[in-house]
Amino acid sequence: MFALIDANSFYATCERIFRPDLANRPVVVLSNNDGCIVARSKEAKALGIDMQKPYFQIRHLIERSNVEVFSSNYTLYADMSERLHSILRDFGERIETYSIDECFLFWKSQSPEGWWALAKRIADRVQQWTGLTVGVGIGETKTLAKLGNHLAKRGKNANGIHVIGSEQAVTAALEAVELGDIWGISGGFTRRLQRLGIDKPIELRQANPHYIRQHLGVVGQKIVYELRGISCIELEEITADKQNICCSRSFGQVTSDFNMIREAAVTFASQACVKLRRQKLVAGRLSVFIQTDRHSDSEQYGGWWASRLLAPTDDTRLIAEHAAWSLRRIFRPEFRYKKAGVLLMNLCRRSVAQRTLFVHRNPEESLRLMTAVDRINEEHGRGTIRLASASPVALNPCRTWHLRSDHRSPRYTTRWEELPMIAAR
DNA sequence: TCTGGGGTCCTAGGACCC
DNA sequence: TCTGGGGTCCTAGGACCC
Repeated sequence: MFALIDANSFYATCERIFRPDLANRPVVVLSNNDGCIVARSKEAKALGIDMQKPYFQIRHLIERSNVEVFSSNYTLYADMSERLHSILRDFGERIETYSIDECFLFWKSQSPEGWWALAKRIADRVQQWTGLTVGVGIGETKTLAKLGNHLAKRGKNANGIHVIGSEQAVTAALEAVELGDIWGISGGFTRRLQRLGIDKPIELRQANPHYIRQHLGVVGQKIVYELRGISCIELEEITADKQNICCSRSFGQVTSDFNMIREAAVTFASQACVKLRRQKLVAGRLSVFIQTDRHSDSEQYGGWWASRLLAPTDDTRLIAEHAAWSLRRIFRPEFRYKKAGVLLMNLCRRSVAQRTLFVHRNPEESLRLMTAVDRINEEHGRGTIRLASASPVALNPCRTWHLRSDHRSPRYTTRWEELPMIAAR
């Protein structure tokens, strides 16, 4: 049996746990750059605030309804996520960390106390130990567990737990949802299925898997089997090494200034390298991209340059230099840019990376230097030591490209100086 | 004025190999 | 004159996920 457990309004709840004064008040969390709504408390949903809505478009509604707004605080969410996952590890025989707020658990045999009772025990413990509320869906395949979770939160009489434990329960569950509610089916697949005359989830389960494969590929075929209770999507207990690492941002305002964009590219490359080293990987290939404002009426341009690095590396200096060089290939001064990014590809473990005869740089020395830089930045804050060509964020008064983050809460659980204070009377 | 960021998997086609 | 069969690697694009 599989369970899919995820936190309700995860980011919004994380914020509220440390602000009990906001209980029962509408809370929203914004994406990077304070762009879109990415999380809403129950009360905010009830006000009709949609997911993914640009913040500026619903600002009037937010102000009128006294909604509390937060910028993303990923440091806090990552730490709360670790607490959630560590609790869940006590319950499953096998466990897969699926996303920042979701886990699959797996049991080979029946639960002695019954699935519903077990689910309740999990939800209660998470609530008591972290303050997070979770939804628990249980079923014979990952897709059915996901479906159960959907019903646990959004079904009729939803109470946070939904067990799909029998043939009849599968049928009832499928009858209660739409095609698009099924894991792996989004707009494109829904339209293709409808063209085949399949409008309802129950019809999809009954469809011929080979026929579905012809039209939706092997991905679609697996969904059919999964809905029939035949498990095709394996539990992934070991988190695989990343294949790509990307760092990209939209700018606070558009710019045509090459030096400014190069600063951004070098900074993104540096940040991507920090992620790379944290995972003990090296990159063999690098892409840089720049983009004009997609929402503007002016002429659009998107530049993209991908090339091999001379040898796989995690050295910020080499990668940043290569990024700046790549940027020069695609930069065109007549456009005003809104976004840039750096993508590291062909990643492999540092320990098994192929070396080269032709680059005369001592990798051990490079590693020592980078490790020292990373440690200093960890202790004293990001950017304490950086390349001279990277952006001196503190000295960037025009805020052309660095992140907007006007409503960020304290990093309550990871910084001594930001610990929550309780005033004594 | 303001519209996010970071991933994975699959497929098809081209270039090449023996 | 005839022109198979079995592969790999790479890239781009499309679909999906959170």
